[in-house]
Amino acid sequence: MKNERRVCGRMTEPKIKNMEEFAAVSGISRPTLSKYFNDPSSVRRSTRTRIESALEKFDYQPNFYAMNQNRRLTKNIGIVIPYMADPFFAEIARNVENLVLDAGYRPILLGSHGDPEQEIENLENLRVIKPAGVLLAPLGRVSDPDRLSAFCADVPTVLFDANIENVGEAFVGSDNMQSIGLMVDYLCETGEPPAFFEMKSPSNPNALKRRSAYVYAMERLGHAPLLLQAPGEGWDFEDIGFQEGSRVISERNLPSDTILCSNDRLAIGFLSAAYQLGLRVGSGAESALRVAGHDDHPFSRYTCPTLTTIAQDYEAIARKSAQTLFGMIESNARPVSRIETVFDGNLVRRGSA
Amino acid sequence: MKNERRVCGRMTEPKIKNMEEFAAVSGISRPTLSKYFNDPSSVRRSTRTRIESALEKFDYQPNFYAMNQNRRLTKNIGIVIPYMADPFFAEIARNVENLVLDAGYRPILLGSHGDPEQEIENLENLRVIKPAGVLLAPLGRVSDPDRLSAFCADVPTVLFDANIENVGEAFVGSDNMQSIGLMVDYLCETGEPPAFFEMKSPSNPNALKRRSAYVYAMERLGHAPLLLQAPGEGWDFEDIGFQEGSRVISERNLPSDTILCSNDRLAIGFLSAAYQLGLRVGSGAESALRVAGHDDHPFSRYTCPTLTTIAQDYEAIARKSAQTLFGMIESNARPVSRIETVFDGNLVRRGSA
DNA sequence: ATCAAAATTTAACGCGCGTAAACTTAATTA
DNA sequence: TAATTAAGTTTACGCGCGTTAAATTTTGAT
Repeated sequence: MKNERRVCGRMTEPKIKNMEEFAAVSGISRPTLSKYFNDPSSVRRSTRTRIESALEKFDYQPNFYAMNQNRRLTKNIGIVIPYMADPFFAEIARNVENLVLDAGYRPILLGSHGDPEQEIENLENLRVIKPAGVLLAPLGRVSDPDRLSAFCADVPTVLFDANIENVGEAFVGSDNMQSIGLMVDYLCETGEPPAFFEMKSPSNPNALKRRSAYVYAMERLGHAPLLLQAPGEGWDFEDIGFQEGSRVISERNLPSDTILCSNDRLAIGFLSAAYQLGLRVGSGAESALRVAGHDDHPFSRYTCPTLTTIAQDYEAIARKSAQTLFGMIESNARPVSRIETVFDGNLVRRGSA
Repeated sequence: MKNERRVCGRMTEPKIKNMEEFAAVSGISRPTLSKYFNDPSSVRRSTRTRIESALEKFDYQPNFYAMNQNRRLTKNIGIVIPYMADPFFAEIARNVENLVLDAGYRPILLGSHGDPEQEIENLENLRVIKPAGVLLAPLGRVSDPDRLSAFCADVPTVLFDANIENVGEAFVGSDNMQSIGLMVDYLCETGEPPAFFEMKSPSNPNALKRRSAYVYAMERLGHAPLLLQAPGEGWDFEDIGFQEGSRVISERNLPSDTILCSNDRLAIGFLSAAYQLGLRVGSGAESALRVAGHDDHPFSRYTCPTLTTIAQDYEAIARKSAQTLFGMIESNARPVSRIETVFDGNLVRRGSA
């Protein structure tokens, strides 16, 4: 059976092949139609109505490829996130995607699977489709800053979530100093000062910021910082948290009865370890350990116990990143200096601390 | 500051504008180059070498839009999954994506966010870019079968994960009858026969298959099936599992001390409820309840206790779906009849049952 | 060396739309 | 109502590549 694609559409109103034909049947000239498809608001209201009613009658849509071939700038916007299988990034990507769509652009979502080469490849793939701009949540420390910079020199790019010095025209993220400070304050007010549980060599720049923020907050309150650093590389944070958690708990090597994890995924692994070793976690008197996280990961409300954490303002970050990019695109100008915007996090009190 | 994109590339070897110019500098005629870029193996080995060494010297890549404009079929393959923020789908999508890439196609990943309209919109967006084929994991019961069919009539499509009767040229998924049978056997051998915990009106067709499989397996073993059906719609499975779990546990309404959940995400919510209500879950004698899931969700190894479940063969499903689609594309033929392939699941024994 | 098959080159056309210039029509303002 | 401006039409060209047909070269087997 040959692959004869059935032509869909009624015989009475045959499918319109190209803009020329649509111009004929709609009674609008092709250049005007071209303007309309490029930006519907650029034509007079009355002609817009005429076009749109013709559109309803004749179902035609311009050829995507021919359309973009000769345009200086397409309406495509690339969205690159470090890890698609991490619900945190999936969620923030969804927010960004919707904003891009609402602004009349076409989002193209790519995940880097934790691999810096994949990240570069994603950007190179984007280059091919000549995007109007890119929203990039970089891998971080492992990213190739030179190649990232080279890309950003060619395509207007806004970084979000993780910052890399001097890469991109702007950065939007969370204020780790504020959020970690908030959490340390809370933990100190309600119990023993926390130790900080993190990866020894974290790939995410936020992790480093959170470490300093923790140290700063502890010293501000007159406590000695206690760092608990797990070995391990990569993006399998739960496993790293689990392994190191198991070790320190079974060796009775906990520097404090309160553990502040650098992120929720580490905390999820840590909590799992505590459970398996029979260590009761929670804020109550009957518990031996308190655990807190950071990010308000979608799963943090189902851990045992539920995880006290910091909720990042997904929505604000997504909105600000997108708006910054749209501004650059529409004004066809780059900011004079690199703009960094950070939003406050909110404390989410749950069972674990 | 005007948006003057810096031209990257050395002055000594100026950037090649188009295939014509590349033909000039490489000493290969344009039609041959065109053939090469369409399929590198379609030119003689010696000329291929010449082209590729020229490519290293001159960095040129054909204009994506001009390239696809006049091709009957692009090298794009759409991948549509129901929910990007579900790590299960993110993982399977990653597998599929890599296979598509390795086969020399260009994957375009779209998530439907659990919304049937978004699903249709994704397909319509794909239509615009004239994909060679589509790999579709449909939402299921809520999907619009007519519009899905209409799309599949125009574009070669392979369904995976969730089956919809007569939609697409083929289906690849898991054998729920086998996997649920396996789990029921295991649970009955090691303890009390399980009750089946599911959503009252699940949107996923696998859920219905699993229900029947459970009933069949129980009757085969001479037990009366026990269905525990949670109200609720949508994709917030953990919450649904948690709510109903909380209810039946606190009302002491458990029909059995063994609960087989229709999927891991329900189980995750259920386990969280059990923990919060102080009900000890596990296979040991000291536990009051056993819980099992299905899918081997990435988080199922960090639940408390760790979740006994069925691992679907991600990799086999991805490979078979992709190969089936590639076969159709390359032979330019559709299968005479719709092919359905299912793979066995494997029991993953962990702490919860 | 001979010759047919296979691969490449040359030349030329078309795809569907962006875009620019010159002109005409419609809407706005005085 | 005339003058002005904004919007639309006509005409025409170009983009970069797919594709075809005929002419030519290369290849590999005889």
